[in-house]
Amino acid sequence: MRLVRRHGTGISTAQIAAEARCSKETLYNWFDDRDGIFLALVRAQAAEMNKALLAGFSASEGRLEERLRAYATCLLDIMTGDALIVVNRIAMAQACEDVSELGQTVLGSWSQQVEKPFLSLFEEGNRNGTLAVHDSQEAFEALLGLLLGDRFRRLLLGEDARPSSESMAPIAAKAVQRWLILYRI
Amino acid sequence: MRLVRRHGTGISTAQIAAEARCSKETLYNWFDDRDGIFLALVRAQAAEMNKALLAGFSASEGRLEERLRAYATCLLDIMTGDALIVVNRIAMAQACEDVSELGQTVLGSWSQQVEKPFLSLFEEGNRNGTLAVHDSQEAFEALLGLLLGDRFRRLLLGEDARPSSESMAPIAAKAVQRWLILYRI
DNA sequence: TTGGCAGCGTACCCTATGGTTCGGTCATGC
DNA sequence: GCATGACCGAACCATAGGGTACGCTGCCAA
Repeated sequence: MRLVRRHGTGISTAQIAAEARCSKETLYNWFDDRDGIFLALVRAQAAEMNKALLAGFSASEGRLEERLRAYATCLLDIMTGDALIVVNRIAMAQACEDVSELGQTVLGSWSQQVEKPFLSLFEEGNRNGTLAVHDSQEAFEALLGLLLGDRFRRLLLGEDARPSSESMAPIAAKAVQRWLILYRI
Repeated sequence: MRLVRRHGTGISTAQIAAEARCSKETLYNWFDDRDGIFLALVRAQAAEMNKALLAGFSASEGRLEERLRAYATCLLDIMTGDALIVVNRIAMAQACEDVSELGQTVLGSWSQQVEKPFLSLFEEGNRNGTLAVHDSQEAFEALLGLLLGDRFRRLLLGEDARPSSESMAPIAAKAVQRWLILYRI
C-alpha cells in the first residue's frame, strides 16, 4: 500500500519485495502471482475496514441522531483514509468490460460491510417513527453524497483533500443534520 | 478510449495503433510518447466536455430552478458517460505522491469548466433573493453529492450504474428539489 | 513528370519485468 | 549432531512492449 500510494499502480514485484524486505522468491511463495498480491491487499483492507466499522458501530450509543453522527464520522474517516483510496485505485486501474475481478470484490465488501449497517439503522428509525425512509438504498446514497460530496474523487486523483482528524466530526455532524432535514418525520 | 474501456489501462501502443488503424510510427509521430497519448486523451475529453456543458448551459432558459435542473441533468449525463469514466480511471491509475500530471489536469479542467458555471448561478440566486448560499463551494458539493451519491465510484469500479437516458432528467430533478430544500430562502 | 511528404507495414533493438532456479544460511525440533 | 524447512541474494530465462529504422505506396502541388 505504501508503494502504491507513493508510486502509483505500476510498481514491480522487485520493488514490492524490497519494500517488504523479503526476497522475490518468498513473495511468490506467499502469493500465487502478481495479481494475487493485489487481491490479498484488497482482502486485507476489507478486513481492516470491517474491524474499524464494527468498532465504530458497536461503540455508539444514545439517540438515533447521535448514532448516525458516530456512524458518519467513522465512515468519513474510512472513506478518506489512505488504505481505501489505494485499494480503489488498484481496482479501478484494472476495471474494464472484460475483467472486473477486483472491482467486484471491492464493491461486494463495501455493500456487505458499510451499506448493511446503515440500512438496518434506517429500519430502526422507521419503526421508531423518527425517520421516514421509503427507499433505504436511495437514503444511504443521499447521506453518502452529503457527507463526501466530491471529496472521494479528488482524493483518488491525488489531491490532498483529507479533512484533519478534528474536522471529521463536525463535517459528519453537518451532513447528518442536513440529511435529517430530508428524512426526519 | 474504446480500448481502455474494454481492456483497462494497461493497453499497449501496438493495440492502440491497431485500433486507430494507423502504424505505430504514425502514432509516435502524432504524440511524443505513450504518456503523450493519454495526455491528449485527457485534453480531448476536457474539450468535449466543455462543448457539451456550454451547449447545456446556454440552452437553458427560464426560472432559476428550471435552469438548475437543466444544468444538473447535463452534469449527470457527463459524469456517468464513458469518456469521463475512462479518463478518470487513467488519471487515478497513475496518481501518487510523486507524480500527478494527469490528475492535476483532470482536476483543473473540472473546476474550470464545471464548478465555475454553478458558482456563478448560485451568485445569481443570492442576488435574486431566491437562494441563501453562503459557501458556494460547499453548496456545489452538496448538489453533486445529492445528484450522484455513490454512483461515480461504482461506475469507476466497473459496475454498470449509468441511468437510462429517460431517467436522467427525473433523477436530476429530484436532486435539485432536495438541494433547494437546503438552500432556498 | 517529378519531388516531397505523410503514412503504412514490418522488422528490429533493448530494457524492464514477471517468474524461476540455485547455492547458501539460519532457526527449530528430534 | 542432523534433517527440515523457511528464507535470502543473486543470477537467470523468456517475453512483452516502448521506441526506432527502413523501404514502399499513394497523394498533391509545382
